[in-house]
Formats: sequence, structure tokens, C-alpha cells
Amino acid sequence: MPEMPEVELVAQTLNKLVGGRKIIVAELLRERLAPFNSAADFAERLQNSKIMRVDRRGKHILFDLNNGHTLIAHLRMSGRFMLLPLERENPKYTHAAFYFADESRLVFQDQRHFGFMRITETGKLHEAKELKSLAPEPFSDEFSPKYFREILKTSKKSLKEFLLDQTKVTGLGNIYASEAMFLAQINPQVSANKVSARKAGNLFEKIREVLRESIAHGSTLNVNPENIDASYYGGGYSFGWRVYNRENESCVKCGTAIVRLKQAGRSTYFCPKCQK
DNA sequence: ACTAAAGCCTGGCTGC
DNA sequence: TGCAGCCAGGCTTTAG
Repeated sequence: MPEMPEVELVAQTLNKLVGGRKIIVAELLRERLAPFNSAADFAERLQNSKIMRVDRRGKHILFDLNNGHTLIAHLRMSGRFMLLPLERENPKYTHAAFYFADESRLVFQDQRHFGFMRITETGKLHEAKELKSLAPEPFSDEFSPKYFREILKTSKKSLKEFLLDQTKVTGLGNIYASEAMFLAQINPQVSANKVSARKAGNLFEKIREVLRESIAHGSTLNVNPENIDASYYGGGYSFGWRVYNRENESCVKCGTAIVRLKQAGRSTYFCPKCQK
């Protein structure tokens, strides 16, 4: 569900809330959450490990443990973390729980069961299949206008589908892909390899802009530990969408009705006048 | 090698 | 009020 800015904020918040804390006991309550680790293995690798820090790669959250392991977690559509006091019961759809010495616990809750976790050796983290084919981080030097122009040339997919491909560009999801194409005034149906160098350069800037803007909005929110994803469910950025979820509403630039179309089964929103 | 569709799940909303 | 059908910000797997 969340895209890169939301995952970034969740990771930052987790780092503040549980970074430096030691997991006394871990429970995998739904085995399929971590299909590559048995429940026993999962519990054993986390037990008595200290969370050194919490980071992000793409839309993955990484818990760096002091025992040579890293817990990879992906929220997918509906996953969320909550830090609960002892007296609070696990909410419905709690699939994992990590207990700390003060008896508070971090739970992972996921209504739609799409999220997943995996514990891997930190030394082999870059080999993990979830991470190894991800494109460079959007704010890294490696993700450059030149990289972006050249990778665009390799794909005949529609620009929208291309932007959602995490091996080409990492971090964008359905919302920010639409938003970035609107700001860059490019039609989402154009083939990736047909985007001109000038437009590609512009889109590159707009991708960074929407991500930066969203992080800035979310980070001003007061995040409730019991709902660590509050930054995007209740957050301010959803009010700032220019085209996303605005079918038939007026374009903020020219007043034309925003159009929704389906690409690869997903909704894309765009202004047919501004994005010819 | 590509692309398209199905699949994983639950729940909320819309329209009849 | 009930119910069918559609929708959901992600990603993988299977079929073609």
C-alpha cells in the first residue's frame, strides 16, 4: 500500500521507537508471513537480538540486528507496525510480535495478508532476491538523469507501467507515478522508449520532487506509536494529490476533467490536455 | 525473450 | 437492507 515516502517515514519512526532495543521474544503468528523461515527459525533468529537500526531499501524495511541477521519486511498493501503496551491485545490480523524487555511489543498487522518478512544473513543482504534486482535509490547519485534516459530506452512498456517496475525505478507506486507524470506533462500511455531526452530529464526531476514533497509533508505529522503508519493513512499528503483519485474533477492547471484509465489492471489518472 | 492476466486476501463502497 | 460487483497506494507467478 505505501510507496517509498511512506515506507521511509515508517522506517524513520521505527528507528526512533525501537532502534537500540533488544527483542526478548519473537512470535511468528502466521507462518506464511515469512515463507522462507519456519516459525521456530524466525523466533530463534530474533530472540535476544538487538535492533541496531532500521533502514529502508526501495519499499522494504530493514531491521539490522546485532547477531549478524537482518529482518526484511515489506508492508505491501495493508501491512502496518504498531508499538503496543503490554495491556493492549493484539489487533485482528496480527501476524508477528516482537517483545521488548519493558514488555511493550512491536506487532506487524496486515489485513490483506500481502506483506511479508524474511530473515537473512546481513553479510548476504545484497544477494537477497527481494533486494538484488532493485533499481538505484531515487535520491542516490547512481539514479542520474543519464541512467534514467538510458533505462527508458530499454523498454517498450507504457511509461506508467515502466515507472512501477521496481527494477527500473524504485520507490514509485501507483500514486506517485501518476503525480510525477502530471508534473512532467507526459502522457502515461506513451512507450518508455519514445520519451524524448528533454522530457526524460524533466520527468527525472519530477520523480524526485513528488517523493521529496511527500516525505516533507509526512514528516511534519505527529506519529502515534500505536499506528506507525498514521503518516499516510491520516496524513496530509493525500489532500495534495493533483490527479490521483480525482477522476472527473478539474485539472488544477487547466480545469479539464481528469481521466482515469486502466493500465496493467491498475488505475492511472491524468489530464488529457496537459499530458498530450 | 517478452506481455497479459491471475493470484494473494479482506473490507468498504456503489449501484441495483 | 441485501447482495453482487468493483475497487484498493504491491508484487510474484503462471500462462500465452
